[in-house]
Amino acid sequence: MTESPPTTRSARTRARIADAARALFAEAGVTATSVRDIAERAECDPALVIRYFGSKEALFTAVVQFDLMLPELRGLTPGAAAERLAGHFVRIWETRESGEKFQTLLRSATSHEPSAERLRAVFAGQVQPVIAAFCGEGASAGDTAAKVASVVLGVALGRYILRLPPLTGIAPERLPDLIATSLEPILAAGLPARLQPREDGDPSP
Amino acid sequence: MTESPPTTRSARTRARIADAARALFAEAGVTATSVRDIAERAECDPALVIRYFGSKEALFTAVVQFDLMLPELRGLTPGAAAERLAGHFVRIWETRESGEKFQTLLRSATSHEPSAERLRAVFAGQVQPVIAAFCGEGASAGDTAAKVASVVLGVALGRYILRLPPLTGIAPERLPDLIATSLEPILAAGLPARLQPREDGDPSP
DNA sequence: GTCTATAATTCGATAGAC
DNA sequence: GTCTATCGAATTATAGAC
Repeated sequence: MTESPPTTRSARTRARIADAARALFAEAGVTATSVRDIAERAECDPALVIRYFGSKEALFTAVVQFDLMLPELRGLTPGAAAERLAGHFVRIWETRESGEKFQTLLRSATSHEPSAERLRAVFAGQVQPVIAAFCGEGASAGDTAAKVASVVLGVALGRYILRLPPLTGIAPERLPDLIATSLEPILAAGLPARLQPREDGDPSP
Repeated sequence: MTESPPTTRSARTRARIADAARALFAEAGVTATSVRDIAERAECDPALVIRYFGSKEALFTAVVQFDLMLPELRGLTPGAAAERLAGHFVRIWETRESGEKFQTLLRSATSHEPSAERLRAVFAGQVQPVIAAFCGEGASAGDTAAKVASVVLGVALGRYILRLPPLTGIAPERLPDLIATSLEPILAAGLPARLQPREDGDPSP
């Protein structure tokens, strides 16, 4: 999409359509965005959107493929793990392309089943395993994943989609720390009782 | 809406329309629900929906008026306050009428500005003050409200709207406790330093 | 008080000219 | 490779018969 600038004219038009779709889906959701809107923003004819991608649904699928690339948390202290998780998610949200993809899924998932399914797949395939690895044989990996997911979803929804004042009022630099303080007790409770290490490990790489 | 059974036929039809609209809005969102869908569920003619409520938007407005009736938290320990908050929200979600209203707002707010505005008003007018009263002169009432809001929003979104497995897997009886353990450290951190009481206060009324 | 019929838009998608 | 023209289905809302 925003890769090496294409040479042929059709490839450039195709890339403009994908960029326009990703931005509009993020701003207004999939169902509220029409093919005509996308074409207008991409400065092309509406028929080309269908010609290049087949359908609006196929365009959606092509535009929300992404990988969270979460860091490994196994063996970290709760404090260090919380910091890494929080910093990683904030980076995803505040980076244009990945942020738009995340917003698209979150904004559309409430009344667009493919978005909801995609979001479930991302959590099951990319978040759950990292949490389970951190918890080790702690029996409560499921509960811990549930709590982590709700914090992450809640912050993203409140700040970027609903724009709730208490959440929009936080400066971007303070955001990772604020999320980390919510996550840390959750992660600490997820560890098996025998290895609750000292408070706060080494935060540096 | 679900109040004393109306006498006149028109009043009964009107009540059926409101009930049908509330349920469908909660299941599919405002924009994805058509006036025809509502009429079909209410077993009446689509024209009556407009005749009785003026427009779909006016019907939406009439159907999502509600009061969280949050308990007073001032002076409670973080543990007790977390329990009350968690229990109260779960009760709202698991009660049919209030649950449908909350789901309607949450499901629609991502691409229906009146829903988002209504949700912002509920948090600013009903949640914020209760948290501020609990925090007292703690300078971080804003941060605490932000964290509480994200946990509450995240759980509701993940469990009732997105249906994320780790959250849907939790038995209803365990839900209040799970939320309370997420909220308690957040509330504890929101108190002014001088009065951080003993861990866990008296949970009974 | 309820329903038929329809106006006025808007949507995704297609056919075919250039 | 791009655009014009349009189809067919869906939407909210209205006018008026019964």
